[in-house]
Amino acid sequence: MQEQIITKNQCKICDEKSCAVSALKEDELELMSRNSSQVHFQEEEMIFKQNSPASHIIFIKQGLVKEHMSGPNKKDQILKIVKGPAFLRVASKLKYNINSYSATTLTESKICFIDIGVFKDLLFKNSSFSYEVLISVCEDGLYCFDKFVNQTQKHIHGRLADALLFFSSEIYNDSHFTLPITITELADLIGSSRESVSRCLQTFKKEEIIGFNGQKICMNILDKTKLQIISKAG
DNA sequence: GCATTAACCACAG
DNA sequence: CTGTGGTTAATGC
Repeated sequence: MQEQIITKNQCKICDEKSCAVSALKEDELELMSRNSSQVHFQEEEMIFKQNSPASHIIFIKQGLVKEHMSGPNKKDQILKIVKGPAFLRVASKLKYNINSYSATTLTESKICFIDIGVFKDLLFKNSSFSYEVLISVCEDGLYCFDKFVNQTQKHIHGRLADALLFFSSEIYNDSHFTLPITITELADLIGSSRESVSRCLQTFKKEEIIGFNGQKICMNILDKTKLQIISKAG
């Protein structure tokens, strides 16, 4: 039984502010502080669950989170891996009151729960804030389009290369990193089967494009250029 | 037709 | 959970 520590928020002095929150004025920050709270999550804890009522806007202060959804055949699909600082569920929450997907932490994380009423108030009151939120929602949308097209048109090699490059450049900024997910999850992320991913990783290894070992896979991208070529070629 | 790609299954570690 | 081998269905040349 692990205890979650809820801390009263001090948005004003928070150093993990999103661009949007930076646009808030002093009194608005104060308002957000009073109506949000920060929760410490361990790794592999669910933040919210698909089909359950959504209560708050989520802000990932720090940590890695996967957004995932199970389809009609009950297979889990990873929609996106998000690194804090980032807002979650804005699109879903403003429109519906039910979570259309789930979110689970991949690492220990600091998560803020922001009251939806207050969030909406701020959207109306402060246009710079709204604009920044809009930007992040747009980016999200574009990312989806991008992923949709890549997913549809590329072969496994390309999709896997995409994912590896994503972790390397978007998440870790390093060619050497430990994969935060299992092979099975990696398959769920790129819309493939674990067997295919496993085989494909072996191929990359044989061609000395990547190196890896261990249960929690330590990845080392040896030939980034080649990986980019594979990614492009699909 | 034949080759390739990749999913599904089964089984082992 | 992961790796492997066999099977199979779809698609391409």
